[in-house]
Amino acid sequence: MTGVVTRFAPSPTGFLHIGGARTALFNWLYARRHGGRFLLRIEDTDRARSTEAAIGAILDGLRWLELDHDGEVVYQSTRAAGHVEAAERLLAAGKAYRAYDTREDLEEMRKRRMAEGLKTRYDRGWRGRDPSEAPPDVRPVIRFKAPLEGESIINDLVQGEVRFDNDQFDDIVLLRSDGTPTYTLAVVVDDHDMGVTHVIRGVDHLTNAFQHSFIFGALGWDVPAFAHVPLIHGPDGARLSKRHGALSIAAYRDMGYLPEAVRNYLLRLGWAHGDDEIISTGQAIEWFGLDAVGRAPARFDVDRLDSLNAHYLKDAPDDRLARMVAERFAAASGGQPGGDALARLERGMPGLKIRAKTIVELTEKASFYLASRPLDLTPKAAKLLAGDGAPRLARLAPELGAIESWDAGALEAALRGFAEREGVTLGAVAQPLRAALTGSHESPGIFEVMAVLGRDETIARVGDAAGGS
RNA sequence: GUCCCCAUCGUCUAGAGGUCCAGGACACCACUCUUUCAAGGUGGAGACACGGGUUCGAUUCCCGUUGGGGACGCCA
Repeated sequence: MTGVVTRFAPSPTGFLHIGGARTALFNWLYARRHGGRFLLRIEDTDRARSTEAAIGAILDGLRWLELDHDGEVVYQSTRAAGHVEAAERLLAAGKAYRAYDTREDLEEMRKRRMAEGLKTRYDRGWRGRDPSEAPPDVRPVIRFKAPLEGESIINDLVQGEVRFDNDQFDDIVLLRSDGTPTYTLAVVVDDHDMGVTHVIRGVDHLTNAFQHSFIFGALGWDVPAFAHVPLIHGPDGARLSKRHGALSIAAYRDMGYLPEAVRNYLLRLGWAHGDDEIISTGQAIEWFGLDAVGRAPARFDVDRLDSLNAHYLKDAPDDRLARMVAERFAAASGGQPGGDALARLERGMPGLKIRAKTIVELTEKASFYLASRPLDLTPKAAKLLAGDGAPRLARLAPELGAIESWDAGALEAALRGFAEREGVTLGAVAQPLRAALTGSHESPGIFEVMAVLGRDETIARVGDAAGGS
């Protein structure tokens, strides 16, 4: 397939959340898969609810996820002239009409017809009435003449064949009484003008797709292919929304997730490729297809994201991780870690990163490498130094200065020898030492810690702990 | 209320009539490795919502029930 054009078209009424991110990802993947273009359009036709901050958050979120769009960002609000022109064309062709109902009339109609169980809400009163009957004090809207009978079919790339009886489509508003276009009109005109071939979005737009295709047809335009993907639900099965558990994509970044992990997680939510779980973005581009997208809504599962993130953390280069940790550490402590600290972090990263699920956790676990002496001890660490611990470290201290090469292998040999002479297990030496060096009872391998810390710092920290007894 | 969609382990899913007493992953539980905590390795428990059909044979096809979800704006 050539010439594929997809688009992500969020409305800037809030942050970019996980559901929107997945829609963006699917559109992006589909375009990349087919060597096509992925466009970004901001649907800000609701001037009252759109905000600059939301636009910024959406752009930032996409950038963080590394979902790059082709071409300039299109702002729907700048295209009103074309929308109005399309409405007028429909009016002139007799495919739309002016309706002079008041909001009160409509509200009453809605209630009455809802109560009667009728399908459409608007009674189409003005579809046949002569404009000369128009009340002088009501500014009209322009409504589209939806088909009255028969049925319509959409062959959705995800949902399959979907049929609707035409008698349930309202004559929707194209132009508001203030002359501004509605979403339905704007989407059709913009998708056409932008050459969009595949519309991939949430199922909540499924019924809109019918209205859209009527308008495409009335305007004499080709209808794009539709793919309506299921929504993401919260762990409780309820729809994820801004007021119900949905977090902005920035929140996931702040919680310490890697963009590649989030992408992999989102990809597997509703889409599968056999038993494959760890799927790189490159591989995803090769494999992604709409036919493998499921139709049932999926629940958001943090454990799974954590697990994927842990995997990508293990895969990530140490210098990248060290920079991320240093940044967070600096932000938390207000200071700026020096070059030495960054180098130490990087050397310690192999042992650190296999123990963390998120960058936040990684930062916590790395903190002992950056902490200044004397270290604060956790209660469990203090307990390790009580009793035999400290005196033993005092006996160990002089031997540390005599070790010839300060590397993990030599250190292990030295410590095992020391433990033997002390007549205790290695653990009886290693645990107090761990407490002295890390302030904690758990850490990366102790020989690695010593090697990363270096001889001087190690001896100093041991001295702090041994001297305290 | 009306219309539309969906339904496999707790969760994400594989499965396109016999290959399934249903596979993988996360989570969970053991064991193992071990200087701690992890990671790794091995093993375990755990699902085809229910009822009818169709068929020699249904997780897979059809219908219904139940249960979820979505849509019914001069919002997008």
